[in-house]
Formats: sequence, C-alpha cells, structure tokens
Amino acid sequence: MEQKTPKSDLPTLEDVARAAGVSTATVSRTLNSPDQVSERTRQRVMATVRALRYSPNFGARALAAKRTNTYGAVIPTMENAIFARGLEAFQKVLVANGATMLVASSSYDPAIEEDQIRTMIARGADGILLIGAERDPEIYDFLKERHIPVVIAWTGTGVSALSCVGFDNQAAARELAARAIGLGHRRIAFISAFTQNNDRARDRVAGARAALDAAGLDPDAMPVLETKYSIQCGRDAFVELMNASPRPTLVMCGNDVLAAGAVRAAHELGLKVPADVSITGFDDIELATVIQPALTTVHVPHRQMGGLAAEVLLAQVRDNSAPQQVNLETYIVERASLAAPGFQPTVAAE
Amino acid sequence: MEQKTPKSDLPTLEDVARAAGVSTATVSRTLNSPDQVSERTRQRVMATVRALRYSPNFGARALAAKRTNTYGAVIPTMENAIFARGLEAFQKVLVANGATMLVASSSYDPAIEEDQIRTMIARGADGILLIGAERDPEIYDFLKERHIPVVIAWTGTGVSALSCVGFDNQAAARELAARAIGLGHRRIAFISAFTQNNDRARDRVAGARAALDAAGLDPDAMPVLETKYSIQCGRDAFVELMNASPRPTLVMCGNDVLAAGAVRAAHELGLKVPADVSITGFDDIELATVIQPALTTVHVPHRQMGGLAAEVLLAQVRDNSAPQQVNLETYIVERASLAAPGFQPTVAAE
DNA sequence: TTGTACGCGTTATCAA
DNA sequence: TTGATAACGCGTACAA
Repeated sequence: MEQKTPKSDLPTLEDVARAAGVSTATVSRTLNSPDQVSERTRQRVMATVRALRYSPNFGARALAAKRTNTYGAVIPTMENAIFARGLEAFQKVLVANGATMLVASSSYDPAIEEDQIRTMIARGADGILLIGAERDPEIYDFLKERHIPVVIAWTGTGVSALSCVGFDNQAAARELAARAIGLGHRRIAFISAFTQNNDRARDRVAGARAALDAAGLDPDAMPVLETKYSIQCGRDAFVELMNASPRPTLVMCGNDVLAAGAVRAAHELGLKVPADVSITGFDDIELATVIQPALTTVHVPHRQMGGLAAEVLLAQVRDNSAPQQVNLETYIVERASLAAPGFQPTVAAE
Repeated sequence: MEQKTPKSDLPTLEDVARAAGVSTATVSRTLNSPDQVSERTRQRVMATVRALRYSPNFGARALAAKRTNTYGAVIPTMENAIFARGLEAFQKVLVANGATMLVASSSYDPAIEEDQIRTMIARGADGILLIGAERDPEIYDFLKERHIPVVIAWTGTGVSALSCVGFDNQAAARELAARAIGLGHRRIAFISAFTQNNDRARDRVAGARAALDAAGLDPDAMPVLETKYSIQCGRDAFVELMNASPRPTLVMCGNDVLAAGAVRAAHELGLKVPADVSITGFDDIELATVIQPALTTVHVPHRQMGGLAAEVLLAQVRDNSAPQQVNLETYIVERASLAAPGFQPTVAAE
C-alpha cells in the first residue's frame, strides 16, 4: 500500500525518467544538451515528456543552474511611447533567444528605481536594462558586487565598465539648434523635462546652449522651463514663455509630447506655427506626425536601441563577452513646425 | 585548514544564521513572518542581514515555497497606448504588493501568444493576465491543469470559471452608434481592427450593427473595412470608404488610432470634419485630444482595468479567493468630430 | 520562541 | 552515451 508520488502534483524529472526507463540525468541532458544523447533515447525521452506534459520546475532549475534566463528592465514609465517602443524591441530579441523579460517602472523616482533594481536582482535577473546613466554610485557597486551585467540605454556617455546602447543627446540637440540659428532664429526658449536625475534631459538643454554659444550668442540668455512629461504641461509652459517680451521666435522642446502641448497652446494664443513662432520636438514619435503642423524633431531609433540593448546584454551573460559601448545615429526630421522667423508659407512657395 | 564556504560567493541563509548565532529557521522566519520571532532576535538577525548584504536566493526560495511572487502579462503589444496604460497600472499594484511582473507580447498572433503563455508558466508565474477571451480551449485546459489563476482583461464576457476585468465593448459601440443615428446619420461606415482572434474588435462592430438594427436600418448595409492598427492604415481605409457613392456621413472607427488616420485622410481629401463627414474613435487615448478636430470617442478606463486585474489576480493567488467577473463602465466623450450631418459650426453657435 | 532535519526538482560531476 | 549522486539554498513540519 505504498506509492511513490500520489500527490496529484505536476510530473517531475524523475517521473519522466522512470516512465522512459532512463536516469534523471539523461532526461535533463535530453532537455538541455540534446547532442549529448543518442538519437534513440532522445526520441523516447521526448515522447515521454510530451505524454506526461512535463515542464521543468523553474525554481529547481534556477537553483541548480544558477541562471534564470530572465532579464529585468527598469524604466521610468511604460506610458511613454519612447520607452514602450524600446521595451517591445528589447523583449522581442529576448524571446527570440529563449529568454523572458521582467519589467518595473520607477515613475522617474530614483528611490523607487533603486528599489526596483534590487527587486530585479532578488528575483534572479541574469541581466538588467537601465535608462540613463545617472544614479547613486552605490547602486552600481551593488550591481558589480553581484556580478549582474547591466546595459544602460538612452545615453551614449555611459558608466565606465558598463555596457551602454544610446545616442548623443547633446549633439543631437545642438545640431537642431544650430539649424534653427542658421535659419535666423536668435531668441530661442526651451521647454525641458525635469533635469534632476535625468541626464538625457540635461544633455538636450546643454546641446541647445552649445549651439547658441558656437554662434556667438549668449547661452545663458536662453529661458529654460522645466516641467512634467505631459501635453498639458507643455501647453502651460509655452504660454508662460510667450509672456516674455520680446517673445522668442523659436521654442525648442525636450520631447515631442511637450512640443505637442506647445503647438496646441500656440493655436489657442492665436499664433501661427511656424509663421509667428517655430516649435521643435525631440524623439520623433507618431504624435509628431499627427499634429498640425507636423513637428520638426530629432529622430531617435528607439526600437533599434531596445533590440541592441538586449543583444549586448545576452552576449555578456551567455558568452561572457566584454561590456560594449554602442552609439547610435540620430537625425533631424524636417517637417513643418520649424521655419525662418516670420516665414510666410505662400510667399515662400515662389 | 578547513573553511566552510570560501567560495567568495553571495552570502546564504546559513551564513546569516551563523553570524547572528541563530538557526537558519529563525533567519527564515525573521524574513518571512517576523511576528513569529522575538523582538530582540529579530533586531539582531536584521542587523546581520544588512551587514552581510544578504538577499535570498530566488531559485531556492521558489523551490521551497512553491511560489515565485511573479505574475505574467501577455499582451498584443506594448506599442499601443491602451495596453501600455493597463500594464503600467497592473505593474504598480503588483509592486505595491511585493510582486513582480513578467511581460511578453504576442503581436496579435495566437500561436505566439500560446507560446508566451507556456513560457510564463514555465517561468513560474503565480498568475497570468491575458487580453480578451478568445483563444484555443486547449490553452485554458492547460492553465486549469496547472492551477494557474488567470484574469482576462479588456472584455466583460469572460470564460466561465475565470476572472475577468473588462467592459462591454458591444454595448459601448452600440451606444455611440445610437447617438450618431439620433443625430441624423443614416449612412454609416466602419473601420475596424482585424476581427479574427479579436473579440473586442468584433464586439465593437457588432455594437454598431445592433444600433442600426434597433433604429430600423439594415445592419448589413454598413460597409466594414478591417485593417491593421496604425494611423496610416486608418488613412487608407478612410480613403477607400469615401470612394463609395453615396458617401457615408459618418465613419466609425474601432479605435482612436484608426480614427486619427481617418481624420488625416479627410483633411487630405479636402473634407471638413464634422461638417462633411463625422468620425468617431474608441478608447480615449491622448491622441484623441490632440488632433483637429478632437475625437468624439468612448472612454475606456484602461488604468483602472489594469489595476483591478492585478488585485483580482493577487486575491486569487494569495487568499485563494474565487474568480471574479468585474465589468467597468465606459462613457462617451463628446468632442468635435461627431455632429449632425451637414452641421455648420458657425450657424450652430446661434 | 527557537532549533533540527528533511524535502523541494534540477543540474553537474564523476564513474562506468 | 549513460547512470548514481552530491550539491544548490530555502521553507516548514515537528520537536523542544
């Protein structure tokens, strides 16, 4: 009156082994390194696996193999098209390589982010994707101590000894500003995301300043308003900026969402874009093409960034390859929201 | 000349126990059920935990506890604001309850989705969030067999014995169509997402038909074009629809993204919205407020849905509570893109 | 309140 | 190519 495992539970490796008439080691090998097993036994084992609907226990596997095949992504928020795009690409590459993605968002809060990072590693993440390079050095120490490979995305100037896949925020903004200056703009204002704990935002503002400087203009004369990431906030900021006198001829925005708000505000103020005031964005999300006028902006290869980040991370974990620094190209997308000051569309057509 | 664990590895429960001068059981209890431990020893153990920077090994924990505190979400794509919103909320509630989120996207492909679901449970997910109720019954059997709690979101008509948190897609679309019919619209066309494997899309079309039927109009006379989820596709579909003669006075769209494309196409065709043709959306994402004219659409409480889904799932797993069916309210958001046929804005202001 | 001791399901080492 | 078996690190009856 004694049975082995009547617990009505899921089948285990041992169950498969017994049913197939082999040892657990052979079953394990069949699953993990099929080429070490003879064709015949492999067939038999696989058949048993299917018959028993066996699926390996994750915890046991992680415990024994010291690897989870799980990767964490800690981002500011999924409710931002740029991160959603990057994540989607990151995840796709992971899946294509048999790995799974863990996601947590920090709401741009460094304390929450730190917590999430710790949670990720406690959850056994084999590697981690982080956005931006700026954070408490202690976190980097922690990560290094646990030997967790990290890839930093969205910024090209990474932390030494860490992988990064990004682009030069500052150079991109500088180029855009330089183009505007070339068009004749002199009074430029900037609506930025909060720059605290956000190196990307800071670099973009710095880029605009650098262009001003290079053109012999006073970089510190540029009004900069920092605000939250939302259309409404972009709108409010724009209104405030237009209270200045003389008014700016160009309002650069740290991202397309803020720019969309600015364009909206311009309409409400009875200002024509770009005739009365030019507006630029950054990111090139779909929103930029949908509003009137469409946004002149900086194209950022979000999807490529996410995909590459996954590849770099996988290489580090699986092939133990060295950290890499990848810098992607951005480019200006010319649409309608930027033109020379006082530009008249119909006249210009001549 | 013998040491216990000189492997230069991470500290284990045993290390903490030894350093604190207690048994591993006590350390485990301090961590998992602090109230079963005396204040004094708890203090001491916690201090040691911090000193050693101990963090429990995930695999071992999962193996012993038969629980991972990890929940999976399988969605069509993160690159869709509605799912991004829902996921963000889902994740927030999870984190607030000490759990972690696994994410996979299926690209609306049933085969991929099935794969992802299996992967999730192979990864030890304690529960799973799925979008929409329609899928191979075999998958539900599989889930049931493994005793994995499931919550289905985005649709109110769930699978029996499974939790769902959603809303009535059909009723919402019916109501919107009824309002349009009340306004005088008779020739209505519909741009839908692909309805195959998508009960939400199908229900929305059915809702419009139901309203037509209720008004004594022929539901089958309504032209329906199915297309991919993108602004460009909405644009193309709209153009095609407007080739009909007589033209529809209203084009309903299955979601806001398609509607945005339709509005764009109307502009390009020289048609005024809503004077020449009305357009409606569905979802009420930010995009709806940003385009000109702003979209009259159905507001769907995406965030609430995601948050509730997490709560329902957690309750099932942790409190072993019964599956729940939650139906959320939607409502029509009246903006500018829907008006009576031939409506003249300036005249109407009188 | 605390400790002992076993089991959880795999992987991996070593022999055969 | 295959098998026996020792880890792997933690939770939890059960006992004290």
